Amino acid sequence: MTERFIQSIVRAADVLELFLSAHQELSVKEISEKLGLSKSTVHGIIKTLEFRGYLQQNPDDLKYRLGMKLFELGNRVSQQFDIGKIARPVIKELVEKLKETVHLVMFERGEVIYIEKLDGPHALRIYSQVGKRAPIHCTGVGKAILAFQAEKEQEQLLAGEMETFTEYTMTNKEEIKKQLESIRKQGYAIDDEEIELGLKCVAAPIFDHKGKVIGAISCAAPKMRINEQRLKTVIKGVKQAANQISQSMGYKDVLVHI
Amino acid sequence: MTERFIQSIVRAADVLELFLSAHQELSVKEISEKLGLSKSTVHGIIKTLEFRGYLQQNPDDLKYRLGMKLFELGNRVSQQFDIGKIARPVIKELVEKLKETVHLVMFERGEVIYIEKLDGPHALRIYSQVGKRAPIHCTGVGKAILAFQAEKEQEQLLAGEMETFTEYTMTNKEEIKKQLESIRKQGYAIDDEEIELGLKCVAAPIFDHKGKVIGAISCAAPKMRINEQRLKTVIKGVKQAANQISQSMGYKDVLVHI
DNA sequence: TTCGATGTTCGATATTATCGAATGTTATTC
DNA sequence: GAATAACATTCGATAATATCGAACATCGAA
Repeated sequence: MTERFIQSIVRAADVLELFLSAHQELSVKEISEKLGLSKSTVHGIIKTLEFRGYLQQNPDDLKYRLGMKLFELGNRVSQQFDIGKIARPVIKELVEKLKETVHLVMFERGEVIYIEKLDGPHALRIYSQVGKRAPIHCTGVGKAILAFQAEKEQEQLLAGEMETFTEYTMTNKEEIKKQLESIRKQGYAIDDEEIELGLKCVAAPIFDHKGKVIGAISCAAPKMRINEQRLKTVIKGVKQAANQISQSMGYKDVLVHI
Repeated sequence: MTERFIQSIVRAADVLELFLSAHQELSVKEISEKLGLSKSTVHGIIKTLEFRGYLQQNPDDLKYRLGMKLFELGNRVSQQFDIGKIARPVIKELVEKLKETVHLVMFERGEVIYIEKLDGPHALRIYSQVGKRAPIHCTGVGKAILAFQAEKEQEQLLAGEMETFTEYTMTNKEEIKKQLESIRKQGYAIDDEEIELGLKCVAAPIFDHKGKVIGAISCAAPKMRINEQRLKTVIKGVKQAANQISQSMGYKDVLVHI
């Protein structure tokens, strides 16, 4: 037998995570349908989660939504990565310099997750949300991270099906691996409309004290605002900022990555 | 039989919440001792939680810490209360006016929970943390909220044992209820060293569109900085800001509260 | 190398989560 | 305002499953 996970905990997680996609409020019926479980089973799970503050019921329509306990726990997690604290001032400076939105992401379970963001002054902005995830094969930050993973992990991460978002999304494994090589040489990655038309990003990796890639920062802007001329400035700024963060994290060598 | 909660979910919650108090990393053994469960039981729970991203194991010492999924869910919860969004600019203005730290809290399960805070410019600051909880009987925000609860809820909330923090902490139910009455009349609450010596707070309640108290804001400062003279300014500022937030939440009547 | 301490797996067992049916509850329709 | 409908919630029997203790694995320290 493989691993023996505890069914009801897995199901409780299923319930909670339903709320991550789209709907803010869900009824017992909706949940039981989506999960293919009986109403009474779902009811038991929900009432337990509510009892502990992981869900809360809206007394008006009897529907449920995520509870405060998750907010509490989530904040505790934030405290765990000092990377946020370290990066914040650097990001702020970079935004002021480039006048564009800057993101900080961490690598987690084959995806990137947005930890911090600071919008630039332009009205035309990238929509993004702290706490959200994004794929690794078609984002600047994802590729910046991927490029500095060990060969074995790279293989693994590129093994599954890759989703296509735009006509520019690369899904060919070999093609991507080739690009990763130049990213590794140059120290930055570019996403040119690979996840969303009109969106261009410049990203650079962040290393921890052991020299492991743990995240990345990126400057994201409408393609038209990152022209030939500005590109150099942006690349330089992003790389410098990323290096500064790595250094603060205790990273010693700026050259040897793997 | 009372309610039939699902044991393993309750236990999973127990595990997660151990991480809220003090320790960032816990071993299987520590958890099993703290919860009085067998190592193997705890192991099963932990592995399930890890599988789903609610815990993650440190490969160096095999200990566990809270996982990214909680960060994700926590952020989703943040999006749920627009009160944060609405209150932020009002709070910012108030901090600039009073030059003191301002907190926004919500009422949740018999306690207040810090949703938002903005520090004033002084070096001598109140230590506080978004996501933390505080008791209701000895904080400005707590009393401001309590005062506008229905009689029945008040009774319930004051029923249990009340913890003593300083020599000024009130734990006598009748005494507190008397104070609540004047808070209700005046529209603001004061905490004068009731939870921590040297700390003084002025708080005012926030109501939702139905006229229900849902939270409060407070100005917190070292007692010496809120003297007789400044007190009036602070009270006025806090009340105004709270009213403004309530109004934005759709609250109509500034007079009738219950 | 041995020992000790802790993490992990395994199998038998009794506990417990599960389902379907029955019962409440609330809103809606005529 | 009764009747219906659409849920949420409770209940009880049953089979599934979480639990525990013991055995095993792994890692560091002596």
